Amino acid sequence: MATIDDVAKLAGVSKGTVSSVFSKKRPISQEVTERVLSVAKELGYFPNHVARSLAIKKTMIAGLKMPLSKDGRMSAFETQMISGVIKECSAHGYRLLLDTLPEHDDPTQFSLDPVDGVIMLNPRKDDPRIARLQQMGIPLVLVGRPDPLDDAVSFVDNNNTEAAYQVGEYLLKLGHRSVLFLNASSDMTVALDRKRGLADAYLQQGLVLAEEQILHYSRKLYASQIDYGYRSMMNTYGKMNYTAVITDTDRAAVGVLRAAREMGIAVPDRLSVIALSNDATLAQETTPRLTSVELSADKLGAEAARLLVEKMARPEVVKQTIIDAALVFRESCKSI
Amino acid sequence: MATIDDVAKLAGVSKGTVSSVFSKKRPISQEVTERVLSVAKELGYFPNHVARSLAIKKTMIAGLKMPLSKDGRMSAFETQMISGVIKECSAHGYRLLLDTLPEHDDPTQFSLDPVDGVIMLNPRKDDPRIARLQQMGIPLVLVGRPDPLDDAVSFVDNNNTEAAYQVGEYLLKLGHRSVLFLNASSDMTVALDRKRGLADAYLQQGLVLAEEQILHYSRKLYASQIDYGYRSMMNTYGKMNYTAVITDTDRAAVGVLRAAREMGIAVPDRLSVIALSNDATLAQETTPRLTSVELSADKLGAEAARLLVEKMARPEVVKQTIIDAALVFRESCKSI
DNA sequence: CTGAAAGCGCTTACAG
DNA sequence: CTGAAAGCGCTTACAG
Repeated sequence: MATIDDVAKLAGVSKGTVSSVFSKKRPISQEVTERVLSVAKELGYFPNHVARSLAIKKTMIAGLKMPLSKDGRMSAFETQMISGVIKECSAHGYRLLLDTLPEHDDPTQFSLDPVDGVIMLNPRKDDPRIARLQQMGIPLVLVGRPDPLDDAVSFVDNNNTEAAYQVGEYLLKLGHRSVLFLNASSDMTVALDRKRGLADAYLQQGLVLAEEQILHYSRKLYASQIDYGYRSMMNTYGKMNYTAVITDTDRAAVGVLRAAREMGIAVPDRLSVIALSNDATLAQETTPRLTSVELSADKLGAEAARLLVEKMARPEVVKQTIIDAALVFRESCKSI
Repeated sequence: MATIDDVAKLAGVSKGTVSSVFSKKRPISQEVTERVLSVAKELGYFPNHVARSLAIKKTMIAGLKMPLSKDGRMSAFETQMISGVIKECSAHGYRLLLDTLPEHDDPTQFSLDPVDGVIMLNPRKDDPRIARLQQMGIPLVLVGRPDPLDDAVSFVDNNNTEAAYQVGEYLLKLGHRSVLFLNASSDMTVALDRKRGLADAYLQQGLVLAEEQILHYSRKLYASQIDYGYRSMMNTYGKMNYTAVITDTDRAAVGVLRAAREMGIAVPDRLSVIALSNDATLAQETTPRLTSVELSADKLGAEAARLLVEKMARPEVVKQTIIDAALVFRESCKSI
């Protein structure tokens, strides 16, 4: 590859001049501009982004740290969150560095990445990466809240507890007392939040949530979310006692609906189904259409990116944003 | 941020030594290593990835060029392809730079990106970016074939024409003559390929495919793929004459199934439905389960990444890979 | 095992 | 409007 030196030499100018022709940071006469451009074209010269980044200490790249699960596949949540992040970054002229590489524990392997800021998905408890990024002085926004809470770090999160509370309150109002809750994987903080919210709704009515009717997703046990819903229904209906089922994703609800159809259980007449939704287009298109709480991952992603762009401009600001999710009433729930 | 110089000075060694402690490229005595590491920790030093990349001319980053549609959302295809690319890149220690920024036509804006290779989705006809990347000497793999074909460029593609041919052949064998084809958006080369394959199957039997029964997806007209399937059925059933419908995605098929249910049309007894599938988990979980051709976008992405990794090691090799998709028989088709 | 110095390809005050 | 030179933070022969 030709470098700025080659161009400067052949065009008979200094490299400062060539630099200015490309960056337009200072005016260059039309004659010289044309000469430089034509030499550049002849030589197949393109400015080297890495060299430029080193000189100006800016890459116009945002980093997204997102650990990949063991099987290497992305979940629907991750997928949609990325979609939201990209859309927003792109609108602000940033590109996105997707970093799914596992962390080493070798302190020698950390490096100051080629990014101007970082979005980090699902930080772990006492996540050491948070302190490290702050030490490096890299603007950071979390998706999901830090544990323990820390008002020096910006994040966006859903109101998971509140959303689950609303679901519980609604089902109780409809007269349901016994529910099957197909919760998220038990190692996720959202699973805890949701369980807590639901339990709170019960307590509010002086009732207590039956813990044994809460199931947890597991990648080992189920082939997919749909499978999780389908087989959980098949395995428990008739054995356990419930008049409503709450699912953690729309896809699990699709599985539940299918199982119900196959067993001849009318929804919502004999069974109510309600989803914590991450895919609004799917929830609207099942039969019957799903009553759900819409937690859109892409909104989380877009908002995180917005905060990050702001923080890259003004590193000192901290914002902690809770994205509200509210119940959307459709046709899959009924009072008993 | 502390630099390598700061560490070298405070530890009383040269920067070459500090460099070696972190890169492990030459042996450093245990004593010196410990001293350097402790000073680095004290100063909060982390090697600068950009500076390192400039020196070694390598970033360990793969680029993915993928134009974003007007509304900024990613399609299911894009989403899944990314998933495949990430999985494979990650397995080889590469990170992924997602580049959705639109192209300028200002020649001054092109730059030699901070990547070791590029995967480009859906190249346009006579795409100027291809020549430019080759000129820069950056390893390139296309997803979708170049137009015109060029045996100097590596790509992966589905056998779209063949897949559509198989669908046509199968439906004709079942006795269907008149079909509704919910094709992809008309500006995509896959839409042409698929139409051609289907038409070929008809010709093979001395029949001719009714062009007016081919519909095209449009982002303007439909809110989603499911909506596309649903409304197309609703608008045409009874008016047009067909005994089978072919959809371009699983989601469109979900919409078709829903419309059929609402209109009381039994599938597959009165209507056969077959999908060109990009989401196998969904196709298996509808009622009835969808007969489909499985074109998995994630396989395309993973294979593209595999080719790129190979090409970054040996830039001179060119591979053009067609990923076969074959019919999977489930329960949504029947002979008449 | 370690150091001094040149080099990677840009940008940017400073001077004219 | 343009040039000469120092600087961005690393790596890597070369020499010892």
